[in-house]
Amino acid sequence: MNNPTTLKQLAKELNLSISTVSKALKNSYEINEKTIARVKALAKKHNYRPNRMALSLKSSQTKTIGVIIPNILNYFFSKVLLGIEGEANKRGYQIIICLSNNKYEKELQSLELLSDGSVDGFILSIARETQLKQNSSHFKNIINQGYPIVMFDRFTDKVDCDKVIINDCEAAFNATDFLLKQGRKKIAFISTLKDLNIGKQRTNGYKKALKNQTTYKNKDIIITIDDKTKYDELITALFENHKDLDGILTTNNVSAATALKIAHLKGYKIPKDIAVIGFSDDKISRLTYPKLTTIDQNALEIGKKAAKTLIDRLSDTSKPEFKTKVIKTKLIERETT
Amino acid sequence: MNNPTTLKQLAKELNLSISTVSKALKNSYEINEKTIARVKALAKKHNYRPNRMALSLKSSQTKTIGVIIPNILNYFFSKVLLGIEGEANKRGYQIIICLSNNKYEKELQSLELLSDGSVDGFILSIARETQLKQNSSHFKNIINQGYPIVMFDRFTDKVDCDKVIINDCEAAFNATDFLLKQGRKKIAFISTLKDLNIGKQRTNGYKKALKNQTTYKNKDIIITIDDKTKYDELITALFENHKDLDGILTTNNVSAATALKIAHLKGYKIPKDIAVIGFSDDKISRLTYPKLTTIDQNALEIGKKAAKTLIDRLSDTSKPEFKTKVIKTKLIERETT
DNA sequence: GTGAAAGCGCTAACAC
DNA sequence: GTGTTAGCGCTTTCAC
Repeated sequence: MNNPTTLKQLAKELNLSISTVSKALKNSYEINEKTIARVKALAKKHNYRPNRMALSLKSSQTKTIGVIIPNILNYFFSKVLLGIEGEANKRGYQIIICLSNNKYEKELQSLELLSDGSVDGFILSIARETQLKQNSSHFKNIINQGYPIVMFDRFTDKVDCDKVIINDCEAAFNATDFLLKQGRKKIAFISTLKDLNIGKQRTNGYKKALKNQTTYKNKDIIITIDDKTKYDELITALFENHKDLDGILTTNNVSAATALKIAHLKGYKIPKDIAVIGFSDDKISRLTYPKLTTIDQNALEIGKKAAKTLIDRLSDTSKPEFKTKVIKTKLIERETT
Repeated sequence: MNNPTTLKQLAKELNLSISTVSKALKNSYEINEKTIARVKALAKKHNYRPNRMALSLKSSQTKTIGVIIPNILNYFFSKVLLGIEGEANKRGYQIIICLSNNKYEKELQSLELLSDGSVDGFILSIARETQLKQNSSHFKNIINQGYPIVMFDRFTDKVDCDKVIINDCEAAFNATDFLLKQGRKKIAFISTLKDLNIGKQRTNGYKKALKNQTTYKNKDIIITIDDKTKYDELITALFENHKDLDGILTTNNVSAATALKIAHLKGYKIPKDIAVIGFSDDKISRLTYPKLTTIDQNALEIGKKAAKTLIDRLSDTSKPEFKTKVIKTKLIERETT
């Protein structure tokens, strides 16, 4: 149970001054080759590592990114995290995670917790509750304190910062359009993200695609699900109310899989009688029968880009303009279309 | 873009010394009430927060836990993380995440990265590759450097540290026994964790339950799957080779769901003709048709307990004996049994 | 070629 | 009741 080795200890053991040891470890031209060798040998022997806190204090940069995500049990966010972690590590940054659990209070706390010099900046996706309440002053405060923020996926226009998003409207438009081009005549939209901007965008995309197709006869059919325990019930009702449904687009794969299940129960052939498209390229899409066609948000890329954007901003003192980067989505055709 | 306020600035503005300000903020009895009030007012106005790095340097504790997990896209690990985060936050700790991605190299790097004074201790689950290679010296090194480790789920007996685990053998035993008590006559075991200790334990549990039931006629039927792309193929083969299969226990829900799918295709009625039990209480179990019976590892509890154990150890200077805490698992009966 | 000293922001023992 | 000082571990300027 050793305490970590310090420069002081090395210096003492070598009969050198602390500063000489410090310089030697950095191959300073000022220091004698032999001394450098001696110092390095001992440092290695003692497994010397410069103390991160001392370094941070001195340099006033922590090389750490605060990441605040709404829900760690969501595959999309986990995958973004994977992207962030990879890119951050590559560039010498660590990540501290806080979970807002979709609560405003927790988001605020996390922000405050980490803005005590723990991190150099933030990557975050806004909590559901925060979006509902339309709060954004806590983000502005943090930015004013000198912490840059990069928002991904769930963002707000009220805050001036870098953003990494997908074009949710376009993604939903394209998916709907895909169904229309297949000749589907009655397409429903299942929304589980009513409160969120991205939910609204996706709804818009769906509507736009229907309007855009002049030969499409039916009206919008949109159901929204808030309560996780009601998937079966509400989707069953959808099928009962619209016997001639032949296409469904959803905002997540749980509802898509549920729709699939209910379609089976009701004897539909898939994709002949009805087509289903989910959202997010997660494990579920490969498990359903038939395998679910989904919109891939490219979560990994979102994560990487977010990390890259933040680190670039932290490194670039010239403070460039804030940018919004739109990551390309992709319709992955499997077997339900 | 303000730099964060420091004691120095407050002191200057108030015409007081730094230490007076510091004491005032701590309600020191030494300091005049009025001074305290003045100091606090200004601190509040400037949104003063003590710098975390300075505090850490001074106190040589970071109030931060390093968490290293093998795979963030795995629901079980995400849920453990949720448990850790909750408990850690409650006790005033932050968590830094590193992902080993099941690689030894990355695990080693993460450990080294964080053992520079970034964290006070570690919570981790061993990477698959590390378990294969049976490496453990890197863990011992870290512990020798004074960083306590709490291992969860995938642990090794070679390292003396606190552990939070489930009884994988017992869990598999109970699940198999449950199938036997239902009168199932030919039960297969699908293992996706061959390399891991926990995989072996579960296999043992399955075998033990069969042996234990003296009336059981058939031999073990165990298939192992390493390659994610081969689920369909290998499980189909299982069904072909054993037409009279009437029970399946798996080590994850992807294979259970796949088994379900194939059973359907082959015209089995579930659970009448065949019963299936998965492992892990994730989203998949609720999505299959019929809903999948699974073993719940109680991931949240594992996470909480791991955090609690580590923080207790960090707080308790008397260095109590290392403990292994076994978290109870639970068979969640849904519709496939 | 090496070392002393200041300072990053903070705390706490010790003056006054 | 307030201030001075030393020190946490490190870097860096400046002196020798």
